[in-house]
Amino acid sequence: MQTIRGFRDILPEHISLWQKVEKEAFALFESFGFKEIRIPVLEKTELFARSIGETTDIVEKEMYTFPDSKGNGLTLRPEATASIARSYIQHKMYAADPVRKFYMTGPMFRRERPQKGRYRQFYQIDVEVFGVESAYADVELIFLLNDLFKRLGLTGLSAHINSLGCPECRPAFQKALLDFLGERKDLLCENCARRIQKNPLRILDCKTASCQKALEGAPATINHLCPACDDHFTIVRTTLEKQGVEFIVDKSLVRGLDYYTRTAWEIKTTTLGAQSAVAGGGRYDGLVKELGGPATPAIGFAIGFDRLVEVMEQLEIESIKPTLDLFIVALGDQAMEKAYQWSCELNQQGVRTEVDFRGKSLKSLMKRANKLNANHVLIAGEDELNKNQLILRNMNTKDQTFIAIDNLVPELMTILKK
RNA sequence: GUGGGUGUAGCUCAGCUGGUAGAGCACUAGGUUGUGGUCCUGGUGGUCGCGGGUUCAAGCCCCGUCACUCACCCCA
Repeated sequence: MQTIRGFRDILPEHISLWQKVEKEAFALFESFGFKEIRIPVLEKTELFARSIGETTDIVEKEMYTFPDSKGNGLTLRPEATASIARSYIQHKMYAADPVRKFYMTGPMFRRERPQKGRYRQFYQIDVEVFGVESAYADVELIFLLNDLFKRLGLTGLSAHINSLGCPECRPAFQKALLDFLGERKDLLCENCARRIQKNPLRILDCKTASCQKALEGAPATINHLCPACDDHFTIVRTTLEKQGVEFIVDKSLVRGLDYYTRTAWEIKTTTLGAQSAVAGGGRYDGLVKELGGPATPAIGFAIGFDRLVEVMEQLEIESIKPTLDLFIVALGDQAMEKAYQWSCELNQQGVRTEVDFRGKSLKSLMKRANKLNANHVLIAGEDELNKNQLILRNMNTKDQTFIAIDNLVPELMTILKK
């Protein structure tokens, strides 16, 4: 038996970086006033089809979609934003307070061909803000993300930002783009020839050489923004500059989901081969209304948790190694019973303690204590029990002292707790 | 979805033109009849991814399949 393709186990020896990221991220989000939200893994297919866009790759061919026993179309979530927007609307959160700031983490599912940094079940850390149109909300999120990566010690990252405009300015831009591409149609790749009908913006994102060539001198969204979008993007850029957050304005950054408006950005890494995006976000001012809620501006980002951890592993960013305060070596049945009780008592007091119940030799138990990274070992053998004096060995200094059994736990507490 | 590479012990890998499997690490026991991280000695452990075929004989050749991996695509 084995996991199905693109799915994997994350084993205990690899989990500490995940925990480090969660701890650091959640503390930062909380301090900026974000609240955790937990949402289902399974939703009606319709939710994603409507929000992400019928013609996107995700919806067209990557979703795990199946009917349940009553024939309802269900889908394992390929991303979180749609569900969070659904939740915002369903619970009428806008009524009590339209401004809501969320964070969450959890698995997402997309049926793509797996490779490094790309799994069919993968994890995202999501942050979303509803109800704020101001460009400072955009900057705050970019800053937050940047700061988190800095705290985690990441290097080799670059932030790419762009503005996609809004329903006001987009039609004019699309026309300009189509006019420009008119004479160059034959240069486009097969994919882009199709996109020109469905979603011409996406052509900007194409990496094939011929399309790149066709796009030389092509109009950029940022040169066709309406005054409101232009002001918005200007505030984003100038504020980031003032804060010293480095970024690149990337005219070809389009992003694959239909709901994005105005600011879009991606954080790219150089250490992960082709899977270069470790985080991506954008504004989606039309989504809440599209899903049946009141017109509500919103913006958010998602971090690729798996990719983030892989980058950290490549950069050899260490997390704290787990250590053990005390390992009790118990030789013989009598000692074992006592050791078990002491261990429970010490753990209740917050002293990390382990006992090995297999009845091994002293030597092998010392080896185990070493492997478990124990700072101290308490040796309880027949001699010690008879004399009512146990040996406490400091594994770092090799110093050994005797401790009376009568007052064992309190005595150990004072020595080990400091 | 398309194309390339890989798949031998828990891990990293060796295995000559086909002749019925090997190392290092890890694990384990002992050297020290009660003291770890170094050292020495022994031991456990392999359906050679899986299924089929060719052959007297297949880890090695052929076909299929599964998984991993890299690129395209797309994205986190």
